[in-house]
Amino acid sequence: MRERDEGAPAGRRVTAMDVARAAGVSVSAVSRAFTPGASVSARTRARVMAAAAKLDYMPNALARGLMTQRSNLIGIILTNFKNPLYLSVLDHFTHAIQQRGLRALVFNISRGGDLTEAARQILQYSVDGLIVSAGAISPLLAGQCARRQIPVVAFARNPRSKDIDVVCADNVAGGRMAARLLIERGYRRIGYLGGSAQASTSQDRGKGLVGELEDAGLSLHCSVHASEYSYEAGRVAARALLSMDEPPDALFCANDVLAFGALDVARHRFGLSVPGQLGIVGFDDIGLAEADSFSLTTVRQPIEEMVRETIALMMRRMEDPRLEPETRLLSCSLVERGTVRGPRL
Amino acid sequence: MRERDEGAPAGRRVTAMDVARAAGVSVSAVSRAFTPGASVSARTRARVMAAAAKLDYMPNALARGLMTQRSNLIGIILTNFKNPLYLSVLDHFTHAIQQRGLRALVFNISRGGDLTEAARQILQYSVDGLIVSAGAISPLLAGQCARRQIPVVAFARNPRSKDIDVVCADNVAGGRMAARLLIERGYRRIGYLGGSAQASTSQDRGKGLVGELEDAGLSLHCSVHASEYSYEAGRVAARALLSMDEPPDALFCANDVLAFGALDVARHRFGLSVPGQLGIVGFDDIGLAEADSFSLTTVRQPIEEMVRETIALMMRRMEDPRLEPETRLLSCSLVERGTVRGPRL
DNA sequence: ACCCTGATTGCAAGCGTTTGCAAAAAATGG
DNA sequence: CCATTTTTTGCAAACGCTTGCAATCAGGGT
Repeated sequence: MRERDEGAPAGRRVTAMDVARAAGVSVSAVSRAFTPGASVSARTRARVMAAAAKLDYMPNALARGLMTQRSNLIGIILTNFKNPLYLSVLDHFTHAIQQRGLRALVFNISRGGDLTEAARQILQYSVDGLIVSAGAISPLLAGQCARRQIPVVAFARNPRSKDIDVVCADNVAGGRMAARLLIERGYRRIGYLGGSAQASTSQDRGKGLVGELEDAGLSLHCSVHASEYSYEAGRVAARALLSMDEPPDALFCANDVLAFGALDVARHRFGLSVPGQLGIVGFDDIGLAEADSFSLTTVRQPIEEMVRETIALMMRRMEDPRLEPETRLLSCSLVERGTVRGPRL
Repeated sequence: MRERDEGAPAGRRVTAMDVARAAGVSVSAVSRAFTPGASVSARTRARVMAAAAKLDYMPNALARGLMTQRSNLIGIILTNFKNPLYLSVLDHFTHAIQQRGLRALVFNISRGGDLTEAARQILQYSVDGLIVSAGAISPLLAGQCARRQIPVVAFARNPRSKDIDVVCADNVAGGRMAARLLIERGYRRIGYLGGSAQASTSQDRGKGLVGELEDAGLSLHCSVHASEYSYEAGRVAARALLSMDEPPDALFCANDVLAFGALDVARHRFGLSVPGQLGIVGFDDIGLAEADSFSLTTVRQPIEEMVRETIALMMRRMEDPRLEPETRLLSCSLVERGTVRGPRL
């Protein structure tokens, strides 16, 4: 009985050494054959590759990572698994990451996991970078990453920290755009349907709204914070606002899903005509915002661009870890559809 | 100038050896302190933990994985980044995986990546398991995993292979449920708005529909395959069906997003009343199906249960790799809302 | 044919852990 | 208090790869 044969016996895992033996070269040669710019002749590389193929060998990324100090892993920490926007965020991130020969290690802290703990878990895999789209990044966490020279970038959340890279939509400006549109179209009793009170995104969007209203000599008519970023939460929040004594004639919602809830409650429960009696503006521009049923006028976050910037920032810092942290606010754009009335002609 | 001090100099990464030195023990002790059931006294463990905390040490998962042959990584390969259902799938998977002290390595092949190639990439990280929710799993791939003793399970896709574990909704039965409901409620010209023709899910749902129709002495009135699982594709497909000479009076759609498209086209472009003139049944029961605007009657996939089964199957096979592959079809349930008319009283 | 240069190669020392084994220490029993 | 059993401990050998270094080789010029 032989110890190991070519072919496919369910045996010991095949290592560079097996390939080396089969190809009649050293392990170093095998390693070099699998390393793009390495010093190895075409002939041996071919030999090695042939042997590798026959044995169904592939380099062990763990061992390689251990040795090179580069795991080729990028950690992604996410909270928001309710907002469809984040499916597309993940789509773009994983795609961009793979394009660069990296892999995505994703961590979910939506069920009340602790961010710092999550980061610890992920750091154990010595990721080459960390993308965090979740509440505040503690200085502790930032420190841990800095010490290990691991680039972290806060995505679509603005920790307002000068110690960290952040890529985020310009939510304040976005809020202003929404306000300007509503004012321009003749709405006067404008309310804010925000997300959770601590979320920087919700705060900033509201801030922008209020700022622009005040610039126009108006003031915020009413506001409420939804318990979470979900359709249902949007409904209950909107119901509260619309049953006030003097209800708003327009609502700016902190995100599209909330807006859907508000829209449905307004139309189907309060019998209001939208945009006639109530104007609604959302935020994000998720896919379904353009569905006829909603046809939601909304502020679009440039997700793809944000992802691109995030990766770029990360790569840049991987090259030179002592760069000054940067905050990049990308501009949103207004997508007009059917929930805000047209300009008076 | 000292080589390394406690505190937080941005220096060499801190290893078990540093902790050992600081705690006055051997590296083995450190390792054992961090390994749950290991043979180590409470006193030394405490010492080690204290030193570790002071130095901000955490074990290197790569090295550990290399040594133990268990990376604690689970690979997830996904195609469908357009269907919101998959955000919740990811939510549940990442959560379940983390619960068990594992991490999720996710790979996106929606942009036309090759599954077998993706798997190769992921296998390099010597994942402890692989979840594949994408087209057909080639025997080649299955073989590679089997040889390496890596459990693979096909999720929400039925490769109809006896060589692999699969967890899937019972799509045929689901199709039948939809058909039965429509027939019962008096619809007679029932059409199928399928997804891509190769997808096992779309095939099976259609098969169920047709089967039940034939059992009732009816036949499929018409059918079409949408180009992809998206709202827009649903619209164009529905438009085609509804502009036939004798249009269907009910549509079973291969998934909710397609159904949304169909619903909107029917109501807003064809001016049809739903469910009066046209009945619509979707599949999945994604969050927004319950929105007032859609209030979609649909066949619910038991996602949470499916995820649970998938993980269970995987763990089981990790214990005993020579188990017979199993195919688990989980039953769907009908969620009646407003797009199919009520029973005649 | 000979020396010099630059491209390939193999050796061996790591990377940061875990773990079998045997020695040391602590606990137990008489 | 000693012999015996049970815990704890450290040593050193892996795990599968990369890489600096020195040795080897091929080629070019004279």
